[in-house]
Amino acid sequence: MWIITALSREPGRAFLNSAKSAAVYFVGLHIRGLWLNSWMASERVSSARSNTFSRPPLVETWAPISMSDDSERDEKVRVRFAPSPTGLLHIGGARTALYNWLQARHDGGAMILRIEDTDRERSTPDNVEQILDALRWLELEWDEGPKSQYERGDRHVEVLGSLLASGAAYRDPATSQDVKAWKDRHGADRGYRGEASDDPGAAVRLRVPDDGDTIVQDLIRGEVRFPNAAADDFVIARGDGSVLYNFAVAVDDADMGITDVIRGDDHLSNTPKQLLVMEAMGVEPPRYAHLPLLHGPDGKKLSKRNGAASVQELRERGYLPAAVRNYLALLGWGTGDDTTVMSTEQLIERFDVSDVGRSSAIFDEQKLRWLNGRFMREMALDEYTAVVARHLGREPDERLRAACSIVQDKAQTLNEVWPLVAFLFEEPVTDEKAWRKVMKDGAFPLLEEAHAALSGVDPFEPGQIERALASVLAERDVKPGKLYQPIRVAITGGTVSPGIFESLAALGREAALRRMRRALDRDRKARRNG
RNA sequence: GGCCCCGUGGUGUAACGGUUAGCACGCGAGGUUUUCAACCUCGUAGCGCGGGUUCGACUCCCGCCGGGGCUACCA
Repeated sequence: MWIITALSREPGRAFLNSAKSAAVYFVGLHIRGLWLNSWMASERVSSARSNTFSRPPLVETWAPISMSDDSERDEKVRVRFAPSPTGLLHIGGARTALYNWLQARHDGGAMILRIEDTDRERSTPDNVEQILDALRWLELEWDEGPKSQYERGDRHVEVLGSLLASGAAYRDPATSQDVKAWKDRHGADRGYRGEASDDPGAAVRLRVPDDGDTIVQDLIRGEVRFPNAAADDFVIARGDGSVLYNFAVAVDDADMGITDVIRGDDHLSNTPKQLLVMEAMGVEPPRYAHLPLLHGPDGKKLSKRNGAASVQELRERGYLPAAVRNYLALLGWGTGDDTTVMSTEQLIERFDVSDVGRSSAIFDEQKLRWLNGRFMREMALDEYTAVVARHLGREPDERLRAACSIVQDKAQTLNEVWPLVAFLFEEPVTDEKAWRKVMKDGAFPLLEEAHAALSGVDPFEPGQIERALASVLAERDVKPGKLYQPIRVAITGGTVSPGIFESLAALGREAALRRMRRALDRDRKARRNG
């Protein structure tokens, strides 16, 4: 019945990945009593549920398979993004947020935003706002929160009290120096064990079992074992009563009904601690998925010097949120086929965190640029104009719309738009190098003829303009570039611009003729003086 | 040092014991062309190393090397 349930709910890869475990599970089921006892004794199993069925539970009493178990598995997925507000949202953090969001949307679940602000010095309102700002720009809307971990302090104290009462945790006056000394005596691969004390000012440690492994069933890594004997009885609350990260996270994830913890690889080593806390609390832990970390172009940590570091930096560089989402999604995750360009809807449809790869990836801005260009070109003109207007801080008026229409298939990023169309909005500054290169002697008679030809063009639109200039070309029997480049320099100031007919049309006849005249005057003046 | 993770071209990935190791970015050449892009075609470059297992390993096992994370009364 279970296999059938699993098959019908989650066909495909997730099931296949789990098939082996399912077999183990079944064997276990049949010799349940004996098997479970020995398992619990030897391994202190604490693990995530897989995609398709429950793993052996944490609790000491075995809950028989029942309908209620099935309904529990149908619960809505709840993921969380839980950044600590240390400043700008880094790209790695953005990817973590994206993967959480995609998984939540894919499963029709909820994403909870929780700010890990128990470190009061780092957690300034400004830092929190930076994170929210970045998430809003990326259009990763959360369903609950932002919740402050700090504000849940009462609850943390409450749980702390009950763990103390049950003996799962104890007060230990040993300082970190004491622990270090203990390790020098007992070896670095042996976990510290303290002595319980009545000292109310002593730090609180969680009791870690002396034998067995704590097992993380990771959706990405598979089974990862951490020997309990090597783990310290770790501090969960300071002497002053304030709680520590690994404790607060476990309590919060449990309380908030998180079903899937999707976070960076740097937390993998924290996971057994959090599992141990949840086991002490008597709650079932969520599933875990630890994403490989992101690195800069040189393989080192991502930083300002080393490629773009923050989300706001990507915004400043003129990237589109949709392109960033697509790119980030591809960093460590693939579709299985050769699809690379995907709308957000497609990402949501296809994404599953269990398909994420295991190796760390390098952030490569060149590919982002290419992808961004794809998204820029595929946008409808109205949308494109609106986005460009917002980026430039301008009104999306007709003139900007016209500018956008001639530049859309050229710009890879929003930052590249303005330099290409600025000539439509302000008098161009002539690039002297371009002038010397293009405005050779033969150029001016051609320019003069073009001026005459264009003055009669009506309506002043690309097709008519092209025809008028083509006749000049035919008459003089010169190559197009000989005529078009001088015009380009005359009206834009440089050698690079959108298509010349479109550029002329967008500029308008009056301004175009004026600028061409001015170029001719400059030449005449130069002759007179030279 | 201890514990843990990872290792296919420059980059992101596919391959799940049998393929000429596929795709995309980049890069190079050519084409198109009014500039620059875009676009089209072709090309370039890879299984970290060494042992096994197997008729056969990128795929499985072991060792090594390399990269990374954690190792706080930080998060």
